[in-house]
This record gives sequence, C-alpha cells and structure tokens, in this order.
Amino acid sequence: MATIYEVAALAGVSPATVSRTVNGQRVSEEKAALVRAAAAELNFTPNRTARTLRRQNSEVIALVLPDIENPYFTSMARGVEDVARAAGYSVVLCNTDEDPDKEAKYLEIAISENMAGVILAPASDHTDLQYLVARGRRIVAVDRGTRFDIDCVMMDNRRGGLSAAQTLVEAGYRRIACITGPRDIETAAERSNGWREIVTRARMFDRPDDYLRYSTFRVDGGRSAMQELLAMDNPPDAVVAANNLMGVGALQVLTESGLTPPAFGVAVVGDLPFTTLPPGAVSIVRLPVRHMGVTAARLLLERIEGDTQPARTIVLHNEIVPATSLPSPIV
Amino acid sequence: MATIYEVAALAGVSPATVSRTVNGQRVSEEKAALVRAAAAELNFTPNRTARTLRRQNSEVIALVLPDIENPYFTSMARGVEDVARAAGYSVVLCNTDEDPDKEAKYLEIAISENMAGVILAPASDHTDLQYLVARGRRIVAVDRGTRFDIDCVMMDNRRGGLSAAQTLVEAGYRRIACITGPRDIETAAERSNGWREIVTRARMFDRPDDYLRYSTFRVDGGRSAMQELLAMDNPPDAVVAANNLMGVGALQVLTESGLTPPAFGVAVVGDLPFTTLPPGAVSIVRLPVRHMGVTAARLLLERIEGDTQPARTIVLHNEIVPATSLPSPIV
DNA sequence: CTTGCGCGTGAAATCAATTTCTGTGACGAT
DNA sequence: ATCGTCACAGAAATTGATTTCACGCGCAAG
Repeated sequence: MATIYEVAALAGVSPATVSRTVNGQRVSEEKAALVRAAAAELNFTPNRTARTLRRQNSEVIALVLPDIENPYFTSMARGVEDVARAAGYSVVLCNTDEDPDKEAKYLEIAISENMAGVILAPASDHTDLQYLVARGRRIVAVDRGTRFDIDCVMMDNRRGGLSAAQTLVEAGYRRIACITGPRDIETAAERSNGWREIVTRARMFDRPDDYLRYSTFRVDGGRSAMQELLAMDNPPDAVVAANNLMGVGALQVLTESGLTPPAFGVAVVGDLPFTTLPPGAVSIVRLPVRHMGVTAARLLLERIEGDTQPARTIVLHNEIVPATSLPSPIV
Repeated sequence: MATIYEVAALAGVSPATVSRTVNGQRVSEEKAALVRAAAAELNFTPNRTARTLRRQNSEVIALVLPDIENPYFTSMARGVEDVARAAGYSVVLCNTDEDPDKEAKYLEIAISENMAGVILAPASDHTDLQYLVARGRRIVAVDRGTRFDIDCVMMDNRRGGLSAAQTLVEAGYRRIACITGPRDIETAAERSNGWREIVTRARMFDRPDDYLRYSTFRVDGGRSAMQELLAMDNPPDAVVAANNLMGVGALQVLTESGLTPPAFGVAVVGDLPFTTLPPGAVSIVRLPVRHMGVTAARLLLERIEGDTQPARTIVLHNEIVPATSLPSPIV
C-alpha cells in the first residue's frame, strides 16, 4: 500500500502538499497535477486508520441493533444506509442479540474506533450511555427510548397497539388477546398498553391481563404465547401481536390448529415479512420503519455537522390496514 | 478518553510498561498492579485506532453481503458472528445491494482500515479482488465463487435445483417451470442447471428454457416471473424457485390466483423465511446457511492465524424436505 | 522605498498506541 | 572475582496521515 510519503517523493513535493491536494485545500494547480499523477501511478488510497487517528473521527457510523435477523431492523438499516452513504459515510451494523453485554462491547468499540456517531436501538431500559454522553459522542436512539437526554426517533407504539385492537373490535371479535415482547422493552410495554386501553374500554374482560402474554419478540415467542392462549379454558377469538415476528409465530400456530383468519382474528403491529397469506386476511399496523432509519440518520448527521440544539424526540405515526375478510356472523 | 500516557503518569511507570501490562507481556507483578489500578481509576480503554495503525491490523472482520434484507444472508451473518466473537473478533456487516461499485468501496475500506479479513459474497462474476489478493489480505468467498484462487464455501447449487425439480416430478407434476436469479450470479445459473437436467431427462418439454425465467433474487422478481409463467399459453403446473425470496413472490402470485399448493406444485431452494404456510405444503431444499457462515469464519480465522496452505473450496450438502400434500390425481 | 499582507510550501509536531533499542541490576557459572 | 545471561523498564522510534508553524515571495498600500 502506497503511503503519502512515497507519493510525495514521486511527485517531488512534501507530504503536506499531498495531503492538501487530496483534501482539497489550497495548492497551486501545477503541484496539484504532479500529485494527482503520482497518486494515480502508485494507486494511492489514504490510510484511514492514520487519518482517523489524527482527525479524531472517522467517516463511519455504527448502527447497533438488537436482532439483525428481524426484517424490521434490516429495513431500518437500509434507510440509515441510504442517507449516510449520500453524505459520504459508511455504515457498519452491529448485532447485539438483545444482550446488554454485547451491546456495551460494541458501544465501546464505537468510541475507541473514533466513529463519527452511533445509532442505537437499545437492548433494554438499562443500557448505560453515560460514557458516550459524557464524552460528547454523537448518538441517536431509535425504536426505543433511553433514560438519557439524547435525540430519539420512535414509533407511536401505544397508538399502534390501540388501533390493532380497535380494528378487531370493529370487525366483531369478542375476546381479543394480546401477545407482546419482554416487559423491559419499551415497545413491547407500550403496544400492549394500547391494546389494554381498548379492551378495557370495551369491558371485554374482567381481568384483561389474563389475556396478555409476555414472551420474546421472535417467532418462537409468538408460537408459545399463542399456544398458551389457545389452551385457556375460555380461549380468545382474536389476537393482537405486538411485533411482526410474534405475528408470524401466532399465525403458524393458528394455521396448524386449523384456525386461519377470519375464523380467528389477527392484527399485527408491524408489517409481516415475506408473507404468503391471501391479501386482506390479517389486519396490519404499518410502521414506517425505513423512514425511521432515514430520520435517525438525518438527526445524527446534523449533530455530526455541529448542530447543538437541545435533544429532540421524533414520534412517527403509523397507519392501520384493516383485514378485509370478516369473521363469520356472531358465534 | 484516558490515554496510555495518563495511565503511565498516574502509575508512575513508562507508557511502554502500561502497554506491556495491557497486552500481557512480561511485567513484574508489582508494577502490573500499579498499572491495573491506574487503568481502572481512569477507566482506560486502549485507542483502537492507534493500536491498529501501529500493529497494521485490527480485530475486526468485514462481512460483505449483497442483500442484508434477505434472511438467507442474515442467518449466515449470525454464523459468522458467533465464531468470530468467540475468537475475539468483531464483525461489521456491509451491504452491497448487488452493486459492484458499493462492493468495491467496502472492499477498499476494509483494506484502508487494516481489517483482519473479509468474508465476501460477491455481487457478480466480475468482482475484482486483484488488490486484495495481491496485497495478501485474508479473504474468503461465500455462497458464490470467484475467478480468484481463494478459499471458498459454497452450497451444492446444481444438486439443490436438481432435487427440487426431482421431488416435483415424483409428486406427479407434469410441467415444471423454473424461476431463477440474474444470469451472472453463479447460484442462479447452477440451480437452474439442476432443474434443466431433470426436466430434460424426463423429456418434459420440447424446449425446456421456455419454462425458465431469469429475474432478480427478490420477492418482486419472483412475482413478475411467476406472473409471466401463468400467462403462458400452456402454463406450468409446478415451479422450482431458485431462492427463498423468489419462492415467496411466486407463492404470493399463486395465492392471489387461487392456486395454492398442492393445486400448483412449488419447490423452493432455500428455507422460506417466516412462513405461515401449513407445514408440508411446499417442498423445501434446506440449505445449511448458518453453517456456511460458521465454516467461512473458521477458514478466515485459520488464515489470520497464519495458515498458508493452498486455497480450499468447501461444498456443503443440502437436504430436501418434500411436500407431504400431493396434487389431485392426474388432470 | 518600506511595510504589510496573503499565498503557497515544507519542516516538524501531533494523534495514541506498539515495539525496538538500550541500559540497569541480579544472579549463576567459571 | 569476573563475565555472561536474563528479566525488567524506560527512552525513543515507528505507524501514516493531518495540521501548525514559519518562511519566502510577490504585490499593494502608505
């Protein structure tokens, strides 16, 4: 790998002049031409490590996500990536697997690699961003809030759970259950809060939370929660799934039990990934997840450019697409 | 951020001793204790940029993938990650979007960031690895081969297409079409070659390639190819989808046309992601994709540790899970 | 005719670590 | 008693780029 010194030697100038040429500072056209020729000749690319060490920041932003296998997050990643690339930044994805230790490790790397900034979907409520914040590192939270005073982009999760439940009520279902993610994940709690509000208002159950199940935000989580619900003495006739993968798990169990919609009502908060269901079978709360990535990236870039206004929280609205098939006229 | 000098000053030793302590070289227990105390006190973490600059390699490996939204690749990423983490390496994901330019950019970054190695699923046949190879960078190809003499981990793609077609023949379908990815992607070509072998052997068509469609390896690719096939004068009664997402697209179109399996036979090369189909509806060629990631990571780590044996190509075998539902007795 | 300013340039400092080189003291062997 | 070896530690060089500083030159204002 050619260095700036070799280029300088070949061009007959000082390394400083090479650096200035490469970085677009004032250099006479004459010398600049010499440098460009030499650089092309030697196929010179600046060593990013050295540049980062000196400049104290790199053109890389870290996107730290809890589950890279969930299309929800990869779709968000695409949004981030498009904006970042357009601004000359590269994005590296880090998968925390909902594990605070892995998360902490990646955040540490982001610091000690002098990365330009971090976009983080926190693995839990307890994520410690003390360091990052104290060191003035640029950071934006996505999808889930934090206890820290930083920029944040979120969905309207309560409203998501609420409209999912509401649409099932309107479709005529009578006992609407809810399956959601771990208690200490904000999105999980908020979405089920929305559901609870509706079923309480409709006086559907004596004790609504009997029909609420906490599990993991994954397919197997949706499966086990759904199985539990179906095994109840007085089972539900519809369910709100608080995220896309849980929705898939629930639908799998229902299909295996011969209970395909609309025999059993299903509303999912989040788009079903790669679905092969007939259109209109399931109610979907569409979450503008790519847009969330785009927004987060924009906020981060503004901070990187030096914006110092107080931290902002942006809440994105979502849209319900009700199922078009209706349950058989009242059981 | 505390530096090694501050730690040295606090501990009353030289920076060299701090470095040696941190990196486990010979240091008297007495001084080592002082250093550790000082490091803890200042919350010292070595600056990775400086370390990488001096050592000329980092503990990061790049995983360069054509489509991060495809669960096939994210699943592979998990395999890579698990092995790499266990060996003390971090993995960063780079999404090329099947675009050779983006790919080239990420490869350049990998070099100029002094990354420990690269695992690459090439975006096309033409990917230029000249630099990487010439500079002796450690690199492993996955999923798709290259024109270069480097380690490679692949599926048995021809056999995948072959057994997918075979299982449909055995199930009694008479006109088995195939939809596959872009011509210049090796996996696409090989899987359709396997299909062609079977339909030719079965003398199914005068001109088999009339029933072959090239498209993108994505859901919309599968959709448009399937739509074309259904619009034929003498349409097929079954289809081999050469990857998971095309399979989803095909199934969507079939479902919308009221042609759910087994009325129309479907075999997919690759597991259907997040499927909600009844079990046994579709034949699946299961590809050990996580294992492919694991294997690639192992090969790469061996090279990083200094292994210099000639390049190897490892071909992983796959397993067919036939549909259990059969077509209605001969039309 | 000076002073002053600005531009282009190179030398050298800087970034934060690792590693080589060098020197010291302790210890055992001759 | 002397020499050689070894462990340990500090000073200084190294890594490759950026940036500061200082200098020389040319031109305009006083």
